[in-house]
Amino acid sequence: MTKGITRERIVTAALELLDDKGIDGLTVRALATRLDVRAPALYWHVRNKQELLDEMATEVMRRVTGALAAHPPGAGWRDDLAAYARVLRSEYLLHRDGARTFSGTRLTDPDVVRMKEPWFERWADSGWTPADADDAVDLVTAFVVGFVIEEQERRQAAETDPTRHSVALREAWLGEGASLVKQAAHLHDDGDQRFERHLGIVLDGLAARPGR
Amino acid sequence: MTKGITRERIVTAALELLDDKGIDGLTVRALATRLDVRAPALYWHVRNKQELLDEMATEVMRRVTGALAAHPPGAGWRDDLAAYARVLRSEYLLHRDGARTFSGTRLTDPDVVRMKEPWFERWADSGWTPADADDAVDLVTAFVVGFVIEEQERRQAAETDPTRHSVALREAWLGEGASLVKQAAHLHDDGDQRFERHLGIVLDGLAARPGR
DNA sequence: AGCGTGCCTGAACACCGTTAAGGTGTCAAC
DNA sequence: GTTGACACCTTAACGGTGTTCAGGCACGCT
Repeated sequence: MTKGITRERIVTAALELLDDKGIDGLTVRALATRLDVRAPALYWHVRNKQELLDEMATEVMRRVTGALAAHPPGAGWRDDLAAYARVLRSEYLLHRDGARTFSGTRLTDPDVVRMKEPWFERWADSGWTPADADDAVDLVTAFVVGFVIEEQERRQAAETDPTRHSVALREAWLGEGASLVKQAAHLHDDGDQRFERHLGIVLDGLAARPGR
Repeated sequence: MTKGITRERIVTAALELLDDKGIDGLTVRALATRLDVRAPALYWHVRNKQELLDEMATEVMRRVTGALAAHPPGAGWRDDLAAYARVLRSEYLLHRDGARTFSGTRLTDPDVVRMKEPWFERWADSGWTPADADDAVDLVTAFVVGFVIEEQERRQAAETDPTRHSVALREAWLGEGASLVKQAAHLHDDGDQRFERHLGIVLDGLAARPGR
């Protein structure tokens, strides 16, 4: 058995563990067990758990940029940003509690940040300043993070307590009145369709900026 | 001294404690101490810590809807949604780690959900279906959550490690090239200004929907 | 007077992240 | 060929966490 522990093996094992057990199951001891090692051994390779989380988030972002680099560039900023949003969401969805776990962490690898450069260059051709590009990426990121946090919370709530998202029970819980809110609940859709619709709205907003 | 513990007193004390010590300091024992009681006493009133967090998030949303109800209705959906977004952000910012702590929790009080009804009614006048309204609220919410998570992470990173957000150091960290990314970092602004700009984009996107 | 019941305490459990000290193995230098 | 340094891991332990459980005190009702 490969007994040597490296930073990379720790990170990939941590991501697997997160998938299996969720964020509460992602403990230093459990991770060490999975690597056939005792807990303090990890502290030789990683300063603390926060740094491990940062490293995990960085790895996820590496995969995002990797997936984007593999695909050929789209027909313009709108295609590019849409592709980014979709890949980011799907990479978050791949890991249980992904959005909550990875959002608000700090990238440890400058290379991942520098992957934005070619995008910025291409968008400059269509008249975008670096400030515009930065705004656009951050806005799309914020939207995806917020969307997927809500999405994953719903998903996991449905697992643990299927009654909670039953439309009928929710209606009873709401009580009298609020008919429009209830109608909305009936019409409420989930998943890809909803994501695409919301993403479209955000991109429309970016398209509406003056000068474009 | 008022010795009686109620669910409400627990929740307000928990919010104060969160402000003082942050999410890591929000422990059951510390909360009990603040209420002049031993830790297990809380479990008579609250099933577990997750339920306490849900209750805290619900209280925050109650304050949001309260603040919105106090202000007179704006000149249309755009004003309404902008007011909602601003109040939600400021209420999150009021509490340390607010966005991370409160996002993805479950509302425990149907009254808070029903506060949407008057909004939906008014927007119906301008031709919005309940599905439109629901989309709009959820989209704005997702944006605010994502934005404030990032905002609070930056703020707290600046406290603990002021060097990290120094433009010069970040530039060195980025290494050679990536000039557009670096330019963007120079131009990057924070706070209200940035929020208003991004919010405007989202609302523009909503305005661009067909039928409006 | 006695009893039930609402609310709280003390003690404990299992687990957490993290640190300190000590051991093993490998490899270079003398 | 011994010595020493160093990378890497282990054992033991610390202080803290959320949570459970049995008991106890004070009150209102019969």
